Amino acid sequence: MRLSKYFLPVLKETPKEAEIVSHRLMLRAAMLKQEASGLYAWLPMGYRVLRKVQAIIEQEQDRAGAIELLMPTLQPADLWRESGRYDAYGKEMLRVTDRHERNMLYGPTNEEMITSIFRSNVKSYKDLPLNLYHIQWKFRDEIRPRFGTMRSREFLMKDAYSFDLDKEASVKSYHRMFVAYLRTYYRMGLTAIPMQAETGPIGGDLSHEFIVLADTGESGVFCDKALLDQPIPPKDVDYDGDLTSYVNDWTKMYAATEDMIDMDKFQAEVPEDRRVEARGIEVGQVFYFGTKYSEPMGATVADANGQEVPVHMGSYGIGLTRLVPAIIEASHDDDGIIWPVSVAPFELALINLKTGDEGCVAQCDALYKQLDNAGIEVLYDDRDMGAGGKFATADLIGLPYQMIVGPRGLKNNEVEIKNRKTGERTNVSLEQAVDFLLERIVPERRQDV
RNA sequence: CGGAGCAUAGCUCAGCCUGGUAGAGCACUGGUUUUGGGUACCAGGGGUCGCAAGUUCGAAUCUUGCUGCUCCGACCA
Repeated sequence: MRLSKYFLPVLKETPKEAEIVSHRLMLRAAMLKQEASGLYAWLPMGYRVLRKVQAIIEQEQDRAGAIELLMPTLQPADLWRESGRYDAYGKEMLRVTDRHERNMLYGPTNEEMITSIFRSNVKSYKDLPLNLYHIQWKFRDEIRPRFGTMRSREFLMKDAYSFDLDKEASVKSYHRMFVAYLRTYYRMGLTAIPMQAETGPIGGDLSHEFIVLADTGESGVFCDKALLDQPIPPKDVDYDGDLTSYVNDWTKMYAATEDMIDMDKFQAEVPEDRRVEARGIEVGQVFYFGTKYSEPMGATVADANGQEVPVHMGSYGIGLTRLVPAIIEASHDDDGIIWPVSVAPFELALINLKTGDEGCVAQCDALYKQLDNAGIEVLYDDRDMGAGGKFATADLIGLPYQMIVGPRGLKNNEVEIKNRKTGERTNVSLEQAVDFLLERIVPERRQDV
């Protein structure tokens, strides 16, 4: 993509509404525009990141055996009356009336609807286990939205729902999602720690929150330092097999948020030098809630004896529009964002330092073509402006690598390649430049881990 | 929802106290500069001062109401 033809209205100064660093950087890097409190337009740069995050989630969900579908944003109130949540949910639920005076709502979540889809189509235990998920916009009319898309009213969420014959099978489904989540966050360059969670209004008795450690996190967390170095289940993990050992490895050590912390237990179980007290951002939550919805809503299957039994369910959420700022909170510096390659809007900034120089332009154009052919996602800064502004833009938007091309280097047949994260600069010959980048970028995509 | 604050150009802000023809920097347009970490200069365009009433000869400025946004608290993916 040529920057001169792209839409990237970066801001030199920080809009005053933005408080935390991810919100400031998302506005400055032209990822977002606020339309109202808690409502945001995703500008091209931000949308590219959102879609990359979505693609990783879909890949890992699919691998774990979940099947993607898409449910509507608006739902009929009657469905929610069946579960009793139409009245139980407070003003957080946005209620609307259609032209026929029917009560509708903008979905804050989809347990009821998925249950209705399940019950009208699945009748036999032979069709279980089943895990259906979708990635759809939700709305919760928060009293106080804040921190940009970290806590917005409209948000994009992946929610998966598992259906099983009994609790034992449902726990296996829970484990599949648990493992898929570990892999999902890892692929985005994050370390997310599962912590025992309250089950909240959704209900149930088995639940974990996945927390990303970040200085600017919204809640305090306590955990065993050893969790930070736990190995991630590999790409070829057998989702049909027993995943208990992976889950145990990740849950046997103490980890809790400030709402759930038992200080005495924390101090008893974790040696002093391994105690981590930090801030964290919740980026996902998994629940087992049994027959809470299947029973009142009549989602039953025939078991092996021909008896109608309510199915055991779990739900598994990941907030995509929260994950994007969470990644920024975990990865930035004073100059801007530092994207992990796997979610970067582009992998490389190709910077032409001298747009007035014919030789330099020709060389940049040629490199752009070569890089594109090599499958590297390039944002080519071909704008007619000073070098300082280009460097500042590249650092701000945080593409993982920069290829800096100017007459000075070209005299020696060289370009400079800068690693955004480490700041390391390397002069590389024109002939080797593409290979140099491929060697670094390809493994960092984390597509084969 | 309780408490606090803000609203003037695309962005950051000054002007308001003490009413008198609306400003700066950045951004934008045209030109000079060809600049390796937001280069310098010249010339321009752009705002019914959030909305509505009131006070006044006269309101960005004073008064009242409304709306929007932000922060702290309670709540939350």
